[in-house]
Order: sequence, then structure tokens, then C-alpha cells
Amino acid sequence: MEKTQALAALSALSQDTRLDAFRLLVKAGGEGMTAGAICEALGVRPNTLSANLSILLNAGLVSNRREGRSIRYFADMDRMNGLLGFLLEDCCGGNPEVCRPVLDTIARAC
Amino acid sequence: MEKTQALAALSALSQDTRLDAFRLLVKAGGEGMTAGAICEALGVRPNTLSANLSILLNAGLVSNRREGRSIRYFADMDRMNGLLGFLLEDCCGGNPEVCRPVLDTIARAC
DNA sequence: TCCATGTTTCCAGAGTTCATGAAACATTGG
DNA sequence: CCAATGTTTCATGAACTCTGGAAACATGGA
Repeated sequence: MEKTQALAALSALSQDTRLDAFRLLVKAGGEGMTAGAICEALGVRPNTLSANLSILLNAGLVSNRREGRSIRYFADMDRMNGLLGFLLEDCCGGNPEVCRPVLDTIARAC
Repeated sequence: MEKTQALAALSALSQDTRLDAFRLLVKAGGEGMTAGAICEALGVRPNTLSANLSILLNAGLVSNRREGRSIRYFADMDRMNGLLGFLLEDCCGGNPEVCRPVLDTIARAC
């Protein structure tokens, strides 16, 4: 991943509503959620959510698909993957024990 | 990790100079780097860097220690650990294959 | 065709963030 | 002590971000 993409992803995630929405979609997994369902879950107005989803979309962190009148959103785990790889690139200064716990945490989450 | 901390960390990382500085410190590992060395490596003015380091410090992503006239900074991998755990909490909607590549990427980085 | 529903776009104003120059502070050596 | 070095603090203006109301757009059903 390039720095520009990483910055876009990080700055997209560094806002309350967008972080909530993204994590909701991560939890939803392959099923995703419609914009309306996200609105309701988070208690955000449609126009505000729409603006925020489009920022996540632009950052490549989510994708979407029209489904009748609704639009369904999905977390893009590939992009997440790329972001984490970028952040931890060449980490630990050749001392793998330092960041072993990071691996364990993530293994536990999945 | 709580959402407030995660937001602070993400917003700290979502800025060019700070992302560079943090990644530099991740690469430096346990040795860390002095503020001056970071300045030189990134080509940033001391006051600008100082402001940005203090934001990383506040977010808990780096720590520091005075060393004579210099101040040495270190990436805090524990906080990074917490952040990744928070982002991937309950991920994949019960479908572990989806985020397996994320784990592989990180394992390769370390 | 017309209306209801779900979502996005546009606009404007309040608030936040950023880099910069100048000044202050802390530590070391003469 | 005093000067030099390394770093931080402060104040400022320009640029950016966020939210909310109003309006537009897309789809499906009567």
C-alpha cells in the first residue's frame, strides 16, 4: 500500500461516525448492511451518514452494491489488510518478540 | 481499548508528518530515535516536529526519554496492539477465512 | 404515471488543524 | 556563570472538516 492510500484510510477512520460505521461493517462480515440499517444502528441522519460513507468509500475501506431501493455496504478487508501491513512494515527493528503480542491479539479477534 | 483512545490514535496517524515519524520509530524498534534525528530524516522543522510528536505522545503511540540535551522517542507497540485489536473486534461475521490474509500480512512484517 | 421510500448532493457556517516565526526552556561544556 | 545546542511553547492566519436543512435523484409499487 502507498502512503497516500494509508493516509486516506487512517483519516477516514479517525472520525467518530465513520469509525463506528466501519466497525459495524467489519462485524457484519460478508452480509454487509444497508445505509438505512447503519443509520438506525448509529442514530445518525441519512445525509450525514451518506457523506461519511462516501469518505470511507473513497478511502477504499468499504464497497457498496445497490439492492432495490437500498444500498448495501461492506467492509473491505483487503484494504484493511494493506493498511496494517503498511503500518507494521519492517517493524520491531529486527526484534520480533516486541510485536509478537500484536499478532496474538489479532489472531484472537478472528 | 476504548473508542476515545482509538480515535486519538487514528487521528494522530492520519497526518503525513506524524505517519512518517511513527513508521520511522516502528522501524527503529527498541533503539528509538532522538527528535533531532527524526527532524533530519524527515526534513521537517524542529517546532513542527515537536508539535506533531506531542500529538503522537498524547495519543499514547510513542513514549520519550531525555538523554542529555536530546530527547529520544520510541514507538509504543502495546498501544498499536490495542488499536489493531479494537479495529478487528469480532471481525469477519463468524467467517474466519475472510480476514486470514490480514494475519498473514502481519506475520510476514514481523 | 404518480407517489412513497431510500439515498445522495449541495450549500453555508461553526469549529478544528496545520505550518510558521519568534521566544522560551533545559542541558552541557568552557 | 555564560554561550551553544537541542527541543518545546505560543500566537497567528490559511486551509480543511463536520453537520444540518433543503433539494435532487433512483427505484419500486399502485
